Amino acid sequence: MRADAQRNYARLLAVAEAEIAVNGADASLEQIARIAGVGSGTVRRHFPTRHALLAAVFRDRVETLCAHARDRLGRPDTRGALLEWLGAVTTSAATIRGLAMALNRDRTADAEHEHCATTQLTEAGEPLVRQAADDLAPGVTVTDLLALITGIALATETHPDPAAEANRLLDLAITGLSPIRRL
Amino acid sequence: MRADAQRNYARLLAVAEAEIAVNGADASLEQIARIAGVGSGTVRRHFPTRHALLAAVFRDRVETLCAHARDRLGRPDTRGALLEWLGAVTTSAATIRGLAMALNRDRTADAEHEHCATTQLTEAGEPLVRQAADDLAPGVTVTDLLALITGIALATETHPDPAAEANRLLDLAITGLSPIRRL
DNA sequence: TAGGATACGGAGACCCCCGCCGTTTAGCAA
DNA sequence: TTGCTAAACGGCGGGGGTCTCCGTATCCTA
Repeated sequence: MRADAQRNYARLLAVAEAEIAVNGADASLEQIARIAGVGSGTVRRHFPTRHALLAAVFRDRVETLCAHARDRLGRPDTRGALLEWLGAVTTSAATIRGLAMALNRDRTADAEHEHCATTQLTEAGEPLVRQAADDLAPGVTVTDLLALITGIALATETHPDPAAEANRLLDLAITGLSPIRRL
Repeated sequence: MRADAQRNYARLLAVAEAEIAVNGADASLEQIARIAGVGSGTVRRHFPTRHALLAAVFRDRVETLCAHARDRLGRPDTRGALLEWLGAVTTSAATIRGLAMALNRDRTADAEHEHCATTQLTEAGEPLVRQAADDLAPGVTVTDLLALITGIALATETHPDPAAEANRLLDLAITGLSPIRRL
């Protein structure tokens, strides 16, 4: 990769992150190019699709979440480990503007890129779920949980305190609608 | 309202419904105008904002859901009544293209129009929840449940069978993550 | 039927996405 | 250092979309 290309890539990524934080997942690519001081063609060369840009912008975040999941593998409190991770994912999805929509969209994408965020999270979370399977309702999959979280994050996007609200709803879904019963 | 205005209003509503069913909540207004054979100005006159158009298109559906809720008031099986209604709302939100997004957006709208769909549903569902309160986890509100449903519907929009998937996730959230326990 | 109120239509300004291609420039090799 | 070539750049042009505005056509009433 040529030096100037690297520079532009980095600049674009930084600008895009800022712009997406402000305007959400459908921030204007043109605008990003303008702010970064490059032509619109350059944006499209580095990131052929909007999805590619989102993936790049959120890559670190997603990586962190995946690492978070791996760290919790092998713990004695398997259910607690899973719940902690779900909480972390929820907080990120609800807090980081555009992430939820990005996750939702790559569920949409027909031609799944192997390393799209959802796939990564699914792979990272699957062992956690398997490990906690005895303490979960039968038939629950990581995919289900991620879908639920994505949905919750989308629905709370405009709430004054998205993270709190999203986690509240997640708790509701985890606990279930019924009053708590003692075993 | 002048006769021609009424005609155009009706045509636009019909075309919009079809177009939204195909292209979702951000169908092109221009396109709708074209199909309906009117100028784009006419669309904007009848429906100043996209939100207004969505509200009009989904009005009947929402009305039906509200009626559905009212019908279930006073039943002995209060919990069952609530769950049935939640299922109905979920099915509609997941099936009718654009509805979920519309619901989500008017949660967003700062200046809540009194009769936006979410408000209506909230008012209609509130008595059902109150009525079933003894069988619910404390602190659960209609607003929470509608947010959850909206989110689920958004997240399952692209699934091959949205209604089934959405209801599955709703069941998951109602049951909770834990294995079923006997009292 | 004549006139005013009402609704219509589309032009204009602005923005965005996307593909393309002539031009510049980085980096290697002589 | 100086060429040279391939890679990267920038921005133009076409196609859409949204939103505003105003001259014009249409309805309805008196």
